[in-house]
Amino acid sequence: MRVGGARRVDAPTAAAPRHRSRGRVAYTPQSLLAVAVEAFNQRGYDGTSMEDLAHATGITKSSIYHHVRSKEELLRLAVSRALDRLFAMLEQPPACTGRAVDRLEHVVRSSVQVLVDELPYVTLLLRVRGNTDAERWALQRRREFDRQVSAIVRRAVEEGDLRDDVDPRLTTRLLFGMINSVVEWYEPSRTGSATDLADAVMRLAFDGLRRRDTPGMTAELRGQSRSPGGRLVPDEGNGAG
Amino acid sequence: MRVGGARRVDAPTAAAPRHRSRGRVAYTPQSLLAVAVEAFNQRGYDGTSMEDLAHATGITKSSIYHHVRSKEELLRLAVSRALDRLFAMLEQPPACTGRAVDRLEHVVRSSVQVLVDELPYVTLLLRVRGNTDAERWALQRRREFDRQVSAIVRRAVEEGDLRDDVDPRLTTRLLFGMINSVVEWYEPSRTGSATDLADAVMRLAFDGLRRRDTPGMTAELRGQSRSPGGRLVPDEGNGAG
DNA sequence: AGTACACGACCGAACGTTCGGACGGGCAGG
DNA sequence: CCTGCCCGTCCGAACGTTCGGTCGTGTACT
Repeated sequence: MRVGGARRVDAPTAAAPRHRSRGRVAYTPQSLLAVAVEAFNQRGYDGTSMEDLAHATGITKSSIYHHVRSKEELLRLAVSRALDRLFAMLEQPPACTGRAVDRLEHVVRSSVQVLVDELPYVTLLLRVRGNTDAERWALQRRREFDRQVSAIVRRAVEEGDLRDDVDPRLTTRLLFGMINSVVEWYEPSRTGSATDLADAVMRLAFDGLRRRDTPGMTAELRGQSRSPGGRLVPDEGNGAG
Repeated sequence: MRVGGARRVDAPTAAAPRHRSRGRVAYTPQSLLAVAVEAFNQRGYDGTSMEDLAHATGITKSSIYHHVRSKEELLRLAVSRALDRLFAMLEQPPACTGRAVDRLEHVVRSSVQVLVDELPYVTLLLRVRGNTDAERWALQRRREFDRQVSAIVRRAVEEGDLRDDVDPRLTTRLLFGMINSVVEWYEPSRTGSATDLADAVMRLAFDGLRRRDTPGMTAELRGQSRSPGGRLVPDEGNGAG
């Protein structure tokens, strides 16, 4: 049971179109990957056949194998791209120097940014279940990422900036559960910018959604900088898929 | 590429074992479903073959078709179970009468409870992508659930109990992103009770994780009852899958 | 001529599903 | 008590289809 797919939606756009043949711009591994990941996210990796990819790309199954070694390689390339961005972010100075609570804020904001920048790739990463070698390797790296963030949260508690009545690991999981859920509904056209979204996440995660008796207090409560308030653009999108 | 599955783990336990034959307790649709959903969650629905289910149940492929009409029926039964519990919760008096902020608290706590009670079924529900009719129907009902919760959040903002600088829809999505992430790592044996977990979710969502200058203040800030604090049991589990 | 890209035909394996039949506990007639 | 049938349960062997992947060839550009 396949859901209909448009044939030859559009030619490879990104990543320096290489040679050309029969008037069509040739695929690069990257431009092919972009189409494939889109399909994987729509129907699921296992639910997407190479035939489906052929329809989505406008070339035949066999032609796809000219660019990539296997279906699994497409998956590996995709999750690598997401993971590389996430780990690169962890190694930036603001994420590993300074007060832990500030490092955490940077990690949260940057994670949202990466999620939005690399939406399809991160989406695919978050749905990996461990069926193949590539998937198990991705899961391992995700756990490593989780561990590093947990360490920052733990440190921020020790430094007295975060409340001490929550378990760091649990907090990290809930926090990133919130952040990661973005892939379920974010649409670049309808939703606000990544920065606005990151603001909303920070507000909810750090200050909670309960209204304080003295409005505006939370902003000056500590020296922390809050971006100038302002609600995000409301949208009438699909809430679940 | 299949991940190994134990053969005939245990006979049908729940739901009144029916007749017996060949010394084995016979499967009921429910007990079969339990095994199938477990497999679906491990390998994904599309990634699980009927052969896999045969191994997991200890009976043959063809025998499975004695109990259910098709593979998709197993999926439909599973997601229905989860959705029915969620909607039943929304219709309980505490979820539809009284102050909106209190209703929201009930919805959040009950959702965590349902998630934990029906963990495998909700897990499967949350991974549905819309490939089949059953999946599309599930997505529709999820959206309806989301809409109803959003309405409560909006109302709570209007009643002045929640801060008004966040979009209700966005907040609902982030909130349930946090709650739903529970299915990614919750393990009944290792993690605390559902109530403890719900407490942690409520604390994080309503009061945020930033430490206040006057500790304990948030508890008395409003008349809201907070359960006696206390951190959740830390655990060393898998962080991603 | 050489290279890059794409094609249609094809492969063995695995897929979900069907089918006729076999096993064996429960129950009616003796 | 025993006998014999019934039916719920399960099985092995196939069905037609689709899977991921291969192969030899054609063609356009350098």
